[in-house]
Amino acid sequence: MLSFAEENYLKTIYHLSETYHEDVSTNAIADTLNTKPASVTDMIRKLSNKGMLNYRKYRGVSISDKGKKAALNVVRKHRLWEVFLVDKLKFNWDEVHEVAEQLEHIRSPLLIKRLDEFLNYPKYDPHGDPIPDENGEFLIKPKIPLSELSINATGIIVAVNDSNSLFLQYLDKIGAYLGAKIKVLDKIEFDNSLEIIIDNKRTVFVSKEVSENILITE
Amino acid sequence: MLSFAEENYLKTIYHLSETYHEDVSTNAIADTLNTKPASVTDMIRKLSNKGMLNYRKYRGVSISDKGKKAALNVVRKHRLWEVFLVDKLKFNWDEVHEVAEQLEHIRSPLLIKRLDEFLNYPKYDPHGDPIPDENGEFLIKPKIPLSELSINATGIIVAVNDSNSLFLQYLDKIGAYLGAKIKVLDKIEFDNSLEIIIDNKRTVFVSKEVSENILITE
DNA sequence: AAAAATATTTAGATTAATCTAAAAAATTTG
DNA sequence: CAAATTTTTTAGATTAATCTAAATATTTTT
Repeated sequence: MLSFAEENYLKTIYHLSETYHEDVSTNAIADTLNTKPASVTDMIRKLSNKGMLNYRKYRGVSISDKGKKAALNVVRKHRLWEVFLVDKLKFNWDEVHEVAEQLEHIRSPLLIKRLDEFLNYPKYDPHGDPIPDENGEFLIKPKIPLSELSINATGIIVAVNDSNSLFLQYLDKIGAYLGAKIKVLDKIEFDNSLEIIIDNKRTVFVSKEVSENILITE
Repeated sequence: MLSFAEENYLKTIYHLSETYHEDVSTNAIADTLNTKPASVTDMIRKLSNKGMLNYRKYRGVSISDKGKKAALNVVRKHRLWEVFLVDKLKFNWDEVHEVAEQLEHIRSPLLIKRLDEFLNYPKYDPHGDPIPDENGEFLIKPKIPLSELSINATGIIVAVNDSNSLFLQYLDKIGAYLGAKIKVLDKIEFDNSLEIIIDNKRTVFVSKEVSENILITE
């Protein structure tokens, strides 16, 4: 059985592997987890001895099948709890992470089975990220810039490329937020701006710069 | 901020204080928590230094106002989660304890506020035990033997006095279980047995011995 | 009330997870 | 390609929570 710390290391190493497609460095792990490289080396050794990681001194680590399975189970729990917090407890998207970081370590297969059922077997979390099943299987939903949607297509805002506060303030002003439903009404050939309707309520025009920085799924 | 271990000690000391109305002994705490007395002494010293306990060496501990408040907050979280598990996730009463022991340590005031709301502000957990409010206030619902209910009165089974397996098997046989709704249809003066209806479905006669061992509330 | 039994504390270790500082290996640079 | 820089590991501590064994205090028993 894995400790909370071990689960956090595995999850981080899994995410870093998926992001960079190469062996993960000690420093990268330390940076992500806000620990010191020396602590990471210790933990890497421990997890390697448990068969969770493949480790070559000074060369970085990759995650083993066993480790991947364990990491995906934590990811599954994290994302199911996020769905619970947003759908049932009316949390905003930016409030769920810290709590889900705690809830993901609760140990009870029955709890997760029942939670999954209660939430009606969601396949994606509120950020549009896929929820692995009990076997660690999942389907990635591609995130594309709003600018690539065709006329009459719809999608959900799941992320932004540029998160500087001026941009976020602008989004707020036009009534756009993570989770908002967008439909493209028209494409203006002249300047590549879009006419969109947000949540079937508000119609606005957004520039090419804006639509390229809004990521949507579906 | 309190660690999981500290929260567990406080909760245990609180429960022991409430049960025996006297200073709590090192051994009693060790027995309840399945630790050694030496470990308890260490933790008592730590919690006393934090102002959570009043401690006189070799004499036992009592809980301070500050400690009581912290303990009741853990109890509140534990019981709210139990309601969630039973009402929403369809756990049986005997399956919830272990999971609630984990969930009670999740730190997020917002989560508990929203959970309380989601569960519609329950005042009692599935065992009939009261749920303290944010200030640690609660009302105890008296548990009385079924034998003391008057004709036409109803109640919920919340506990049994005698939990030997023959008795529990008998309860199972007649369709009685923790949480079952009971209505007294008649009292038989001859032998003090009761005619009761369980969950508005099944009518049975139970002897005085049985009705004195079933505890109900409401 | 002394002896015996029980309860509690102290002393000294252990384990998990972390840290700092120093040493060693790998990589980058001139 | 050797020197400088960066990364990683090792060595040695620290803290929280636990333990065993021994010492000490309290309570019970005769």
